[in-house]
Amino acid sequence: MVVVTRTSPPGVPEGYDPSQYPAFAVTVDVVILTMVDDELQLLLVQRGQAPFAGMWAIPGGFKLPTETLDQAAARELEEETGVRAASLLTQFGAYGDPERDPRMNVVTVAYVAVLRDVGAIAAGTDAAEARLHPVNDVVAGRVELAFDHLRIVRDAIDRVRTDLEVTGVATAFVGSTFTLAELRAVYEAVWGVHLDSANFRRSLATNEGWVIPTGRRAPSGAAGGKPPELFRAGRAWQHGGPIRRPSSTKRK
Amino acid sequence: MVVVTRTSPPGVPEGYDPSQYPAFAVTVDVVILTMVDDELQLLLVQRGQAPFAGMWAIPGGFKLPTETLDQAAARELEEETGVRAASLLTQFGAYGDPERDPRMNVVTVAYVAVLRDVGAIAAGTDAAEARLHPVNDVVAGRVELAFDHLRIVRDAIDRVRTDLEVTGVATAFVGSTFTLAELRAVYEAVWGVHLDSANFRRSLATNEGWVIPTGRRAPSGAAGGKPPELFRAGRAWQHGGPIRRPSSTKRK
DNA sequence: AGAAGTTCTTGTCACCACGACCATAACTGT
DNA sequence: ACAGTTATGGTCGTGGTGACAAGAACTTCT
Repeated sequence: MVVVTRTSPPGVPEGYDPSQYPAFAVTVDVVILTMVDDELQLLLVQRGQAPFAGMWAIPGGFKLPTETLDQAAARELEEETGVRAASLLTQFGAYGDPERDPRMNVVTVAYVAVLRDVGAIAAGTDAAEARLHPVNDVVAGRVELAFDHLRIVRDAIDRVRTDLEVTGVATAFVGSTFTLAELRAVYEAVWGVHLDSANFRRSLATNEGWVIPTGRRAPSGAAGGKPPELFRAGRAWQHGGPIRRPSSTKRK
Repeated sequence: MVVVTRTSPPGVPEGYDPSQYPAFAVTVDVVILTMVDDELQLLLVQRGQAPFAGMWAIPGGFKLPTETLDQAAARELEEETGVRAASLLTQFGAYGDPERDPRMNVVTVAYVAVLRDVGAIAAGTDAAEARLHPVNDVVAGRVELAFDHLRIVRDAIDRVRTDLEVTGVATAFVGSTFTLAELRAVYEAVWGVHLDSANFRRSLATNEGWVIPTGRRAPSGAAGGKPPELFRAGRAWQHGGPIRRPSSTKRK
């Protein structure tokens, strides 16, 4: 760690310690994804203050010196939207380009979480409104986002996409009990692909411990059909456990 | 983004803008991994100044307001160790626990890169020394690291391990031309597994574009044996291109 | 030189996961 | 009762993979 000796920009504190250092504001921003109507949705707040007043943004705010980044993310999310997701938040990137905030030097740490149910959404005091938007509208540019939040959202979706591919943790999207059709809809929504329902069932059934049948059945949907079986998540994908093992040999 | 209104900690600038905000120092830290003698090694610098003077640490330092995080990481790495790896640095985490630096509030953004050849290592002015250490010594606690750098190193290795698993980008470790045995040694070193050389060859050969035979052969090793074929990296794993596609169906 | 040892390379075989697709079961509304 | 819809189970062929055997090419030892 090297001490930077340069002429301080206006506002940098003096005599804070033996060292001079450039001062930054540190913020956290949170991307909340959820499934509504078989579509991937994104939680946004409408900014009430300049800059970018009136535009949509992902919830977030300043980190306090007394809290961790994880705590700051959970706190800001709840303050601005009323949504609680502390244990599900995953840090996935930091953004610190010099011009990303027109006011000052801001470095932000971004979090993402996928929720089966966001619960009640309540806009905070500084936000004009808070609600879900389809991610397709956002990434297609039909909803203009403040700051570099579009880039952050894109990165978040990329992260979720590959996470799903590797660990297979899709149960985070659905409820505590779910049908295979619901689970399949998650995969199809996240990376726009059609999966064969029969093969999907088989691939989960062969891998022991992914989903556990409850024995109960859900009522048929509006269009009828055989009542689907209800499952709950197995312990195979509790928290970052490796699923696919690399190919290996035994001897030598 | 919400404006935090609280009594400023000592040293927070006043009148910088309409808003008050907590001031942080932002640093970047870089984990450099390389293979030496079929062993995974880690680039460390010995701290010349308090705190943690004399202890080993991963290279890093303060971000400047005029540069991006990526630029800061590349600059600090070269300043402290003489190693250049700008295009290979990958951001993988941010650390901001309140007590992680005893002097002040510091949030650090961590980068990792895997190099086939670190080149000449030259300790910077503030570092007493800079050299490679076997990662096994570090994670086993035989080399004491400053700050929370042990945690950062552990996370970096985890990241590389899974990256290798998903994208298969192992050519970053080896030279521009390499034998399959060298490439296989990378996999075996990163996640401690024995791979069958015949199957390893086949899995690379069937996947078009991973490795390209040069037609030339390397000289035999010290123990003799048939001279191995020389390969160079294919374009399949240039920069984050997806390798494994999820299973899908065509119709409906 | 010949033998022995080492490494690289090609080949074979069995198995299993997977995509594609069909058939049947179970339920809805008309 | 009947058509429409969804869930579930089964079959078949293909391809990737682990295990292993055998040959090719080179070095070192005797």
